[in-house]
Amino acid sequence: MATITRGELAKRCDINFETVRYYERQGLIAIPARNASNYRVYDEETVRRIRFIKRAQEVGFTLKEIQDLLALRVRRGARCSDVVARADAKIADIDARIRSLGAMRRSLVALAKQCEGGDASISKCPILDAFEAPA
Amino acid sequence: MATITRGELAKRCDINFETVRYYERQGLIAIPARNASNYRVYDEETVRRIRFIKRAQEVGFTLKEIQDLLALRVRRGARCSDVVARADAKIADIDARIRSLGAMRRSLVALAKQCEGGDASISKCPILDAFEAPA
DNA sequence: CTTGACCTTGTTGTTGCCTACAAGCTGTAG
DNA sequence: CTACAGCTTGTAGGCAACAACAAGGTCAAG
Repeated sequence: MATITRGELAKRCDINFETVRYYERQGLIAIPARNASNYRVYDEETVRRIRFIKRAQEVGFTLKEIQDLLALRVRRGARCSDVVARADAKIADIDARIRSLGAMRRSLVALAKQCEGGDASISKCPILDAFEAPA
Repeated sequence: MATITRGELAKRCDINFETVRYYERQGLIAIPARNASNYRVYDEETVRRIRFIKRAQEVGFTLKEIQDLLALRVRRGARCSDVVARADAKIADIDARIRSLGAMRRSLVALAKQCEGGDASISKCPILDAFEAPA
C-alpha cells in the first residue's frame, strides 16, 4: 500500500517532479529503493522530510543549512554534547529570526494603525524603524 | 557632513560595493544624486533602507517581496484602506513564518533535551515533527 | 496491441542575487 | 607630478535552486 512513486511524492509535497531528483543528488533525501521496473519507491518519511525542507526554506534557511538541521538526528553515534551544541546554535539562529520578524511585524502594525487613524498623510516611515531592533 | 559615497555606504551596510549599484538597478533604493565629479552621493535613509533589506532577506523575503514591503509607505496618494489591506496581508505572512520557526524551535529543544537526558540513543526524530504545525 | 501517462538517464537552460572584471576618470598623499 | 585608492560605465561570470528538455523503457486502458 505504501509505495509512493516519484510523481506521487512530488504531487503530495507540492514540488516539481524533477526537484525530487535534485534533492536526491544533493543528499537531502535518502537514495530510494527501486521496484522491479527500476522506478524509485518512497515512503511516508520522505514525504514528511520534504515538507520539512519546504517549511524551513520558507523561513529563510538554505538547503545547506537544512541539511545541517536534518543531520542533527542522523548521526546516531554522535556524542550528545556535540548534538546539543549544534542544536543550541540553531535555536539561537531561529530566535534571531523570530526577533527580526517581530520587529517587522511591529512596524507594519504601526503603519496600518497610522492609516486607520484617518491620517491620510504618512509622514514618518514606520517600516524603516524595523532595523532598530538589533539582529 | 552627511555625504556618503558608494564605498562608504557598502562598508556601513556590510554589503559589496557592486551590490549597491545592483540595488539601484532593481529599484530597491532611490537613484542617488551626483556630486561635481559624477560620484553617487547617499544619505542616512539609504543606509537604513539597505539594512532593512538585509534583515528582511535574512528571514526569507525575496527582493521582490521586500520591494512590496517598502512600497507600502511610498505611495502617499494611496488610499488608506489599500495600504492597510496590504500591510495586513504581510502581517499574516510574517505570523505564519513565526509559527513555523516556533515549531522548529520546539523540535530542536526537544532534541537537545533528549540528548541531555543521557539517553544516547535517539530513537524518534523530533526535528521532523516540526511539519506537524500547519504552515 | 497501440495510445498515453508515467517512469528512466544525462544534459542543458532559467531565475534570483549578486560579484567581478575592463577601461577610464577623480582626488589626495608624498 | 606621480602613485594609488576610489569612483564611473558596460558587460560578463558565478552559485543556488530548480526546471526543462531528449531519447527511451514500463504499464494499464481500450
